[in-house]
Amino acid sequence: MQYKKKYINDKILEAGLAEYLEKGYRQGNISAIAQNAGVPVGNLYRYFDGKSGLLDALVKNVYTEIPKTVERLANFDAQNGLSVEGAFLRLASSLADIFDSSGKEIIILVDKCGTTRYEDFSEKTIEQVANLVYDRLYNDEQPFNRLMSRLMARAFVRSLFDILRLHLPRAEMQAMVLKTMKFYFYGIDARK
Amino acid sequence: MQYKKKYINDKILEAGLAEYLEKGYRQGNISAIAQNAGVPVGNLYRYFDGKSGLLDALVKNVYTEIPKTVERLANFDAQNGLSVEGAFLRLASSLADIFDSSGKEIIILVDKCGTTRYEDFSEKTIEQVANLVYDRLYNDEQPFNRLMSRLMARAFVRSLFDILRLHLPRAEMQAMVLKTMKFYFYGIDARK
Amino acid sequence: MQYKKKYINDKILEAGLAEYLEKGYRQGNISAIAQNAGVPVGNLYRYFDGKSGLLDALVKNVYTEIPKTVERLANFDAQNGLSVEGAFLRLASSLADIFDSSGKEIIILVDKCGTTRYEDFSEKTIEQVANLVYDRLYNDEQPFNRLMSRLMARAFVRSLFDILRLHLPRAEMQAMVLKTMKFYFYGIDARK
Amino acid sequence: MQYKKKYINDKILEAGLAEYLEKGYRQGNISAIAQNAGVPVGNLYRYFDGKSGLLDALVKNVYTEIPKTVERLANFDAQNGLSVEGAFLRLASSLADIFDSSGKEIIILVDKCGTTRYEDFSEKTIEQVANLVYDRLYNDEQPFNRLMSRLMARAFVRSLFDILRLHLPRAEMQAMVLKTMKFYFYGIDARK
DNA sequence: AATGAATGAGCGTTCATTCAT
DNA sequence: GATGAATGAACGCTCATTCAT
Repeated sequence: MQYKKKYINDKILEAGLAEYLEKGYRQGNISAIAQNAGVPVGNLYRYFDGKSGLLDALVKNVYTEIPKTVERLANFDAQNGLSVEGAFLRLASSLADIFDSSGKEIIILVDKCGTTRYEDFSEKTIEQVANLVYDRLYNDEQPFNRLMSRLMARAFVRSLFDILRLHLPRAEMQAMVLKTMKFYFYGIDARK
Repeated sequence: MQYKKKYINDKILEAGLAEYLEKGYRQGNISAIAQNAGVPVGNLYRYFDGKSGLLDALVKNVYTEIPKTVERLANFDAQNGLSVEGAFLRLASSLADIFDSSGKEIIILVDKCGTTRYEDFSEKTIEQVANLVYDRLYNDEQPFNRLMSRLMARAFVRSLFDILRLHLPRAEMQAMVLKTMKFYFYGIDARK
Repeated sequence: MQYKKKYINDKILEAGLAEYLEKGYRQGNISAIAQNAGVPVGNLYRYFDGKSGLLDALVKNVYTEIPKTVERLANFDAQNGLSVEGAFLRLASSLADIFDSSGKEIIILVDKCGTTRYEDFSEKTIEQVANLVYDRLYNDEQPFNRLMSRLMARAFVRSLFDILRLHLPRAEMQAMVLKTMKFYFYGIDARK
Repeated sequence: MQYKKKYINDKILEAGLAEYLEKGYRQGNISAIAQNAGVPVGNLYRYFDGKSGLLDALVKNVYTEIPKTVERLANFDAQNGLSVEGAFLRLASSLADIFDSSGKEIIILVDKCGTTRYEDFSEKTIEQVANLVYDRLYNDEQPFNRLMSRLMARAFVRSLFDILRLHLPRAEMQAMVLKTMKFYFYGIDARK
């Protein structure tokens, strides 16, 4: 582990990202990844712990950080007395940042980790957002609202992933995120 | 004389459904399916045309029927002067029927047919619903509304598939479908 | 074995002959034979002892009879003081008879029994003819002539099999056989 | 560093040659070849492109070179004013060379490539030789002579393959080839 | 006796991982 | 440390033969 070279590490990660994005984790081919990275297979195993280890390296951080980030964003809005408008704007910007830097990893998590330990990512995220929605909008112990929150959260989160899959430039992505948030949460009281 | 036995046919279909649901088509194992069906591999090939033939048998009908059904439901509502309320109720009931009878097949189509000829199912369905939404709500040639229709359709259809994945009893499923429709399409004018 | 029906027996033989001719013994497919014979596989096994038993039934008789016939033809010519011309004519006629009645079986023996117990048919026949040629033309214990006899026999017999593969009508076949015999054995003394 | 090893390549080729010679291409068993070569199956696939790729490696070169060689030999004799005797001697020597170096490959081509892309080898060779014979001996547009040329070529070429199957040492092989040529083509005018 | 479904060993091939160089 | 050859279990599928009906 002593003499690992960053540029080799990075080339493998890059090739792995591309392969898992294109083929999915299970259909992804380790030899192809090594080939595309310009690295012999054996060496790939020195840098990463095989097929699943490479997936971990690509995705683990995002998998653990996203929930924390969501939590942080939520708390920030709560603590600073931003207007709804302002809060939405800030949120959209933050999400666009995350999507811009980790979009591909998120897509892998959402769409390509079929039977891995990461397959619960979507559900966990939806659950987390559902709880946030419930706490902010209802917070009243009525089971019906709990359900509504979950429904909204699910659709909202899915829509965000859909935006991600469009591979838009950051500015357009942010605009669509904003539009989506408004679509889901504006005039929510009237629709409750 | 000896004939192909319906109960063997059904056991294979059942085992195939379970396998493809759990592992997906690509990761699904034909020997495991045969084993779980209590049938030797060779005999499975007498009943179905291999791995892909078994997928066809499970899913083809749903794949071709769903679009027709969607079309029929849309036309029915259009022709009969039902109130919006009534139309939604009827729609929710019909969808619940379909989900009840073909829910697992639809999940396979949506989530587990990654690299098969069926992989376009979600997108095609979303596109179809998007067109229906656009025709009903806007029909005005404005590109922005076209985009909105697609956005709504995508989120709406995805939400329906999400409901499907919850494995609820029919009544609850219908209630959630109704709620979802209302969430997406009630007061749409105010949100346009 | 009691109630075996001749017409079923014959249909299987016919289909087997066609299959082995077209695909060869090893590539021949028992189910296809049964299918083409209009007989269920199971029943085929009642009439014949499987794949190799059917081959036996098709070919065994020819395999054992050809050497005897060759011997008989040779002896006949020797005993009756026929002119060479007359002997050749008679021989050509007899060969044409055999080819006409058992041509397909002989082709199977020669070309399609690759790794079976019949694979020595060509060699045995050539050896037999070589001995006859030697006895008639040389009979002098000179190894060189032994070799020449074998060479001539080999080429001659092969040519006969070639004629067989042309699927000609009897008359033309007989003409070609005659031509071939003359080509190989006329003026043999001058070429010795 | 680790490279593909010539001795493994050769062991596989050797084992493949033996297997295809003994069993034929279709009945040849890739696992058996790997076993006999002392190589795991997977590694065989690193050296050759599967069952058919191994056949190609064994046989392709001979398949394409033989016609060129035949052409070359024919032209050489034509250009140099060799006596018939001299030309035959040279030809026999050349054929013995080819048989010595590629005899087994030729036998595979002739006898063991039943349903492969190489199955036309015998016929093509016979046709080529038939044309040469016709051009040299007759060249008169008479259909009968065309037929005779083909008959002679077929028998002659087959005889050569027969010699090949005897697995003789080079010297004896050359002697037999010479003898065969004389048998077929000496005093041809008297037999026309 | 007739039928065709049932059986399972065997095939060619792939590929994540290990290991010799 | 770097390299890519070596490894072999596992896959989807075939088909001669057996067996239940």
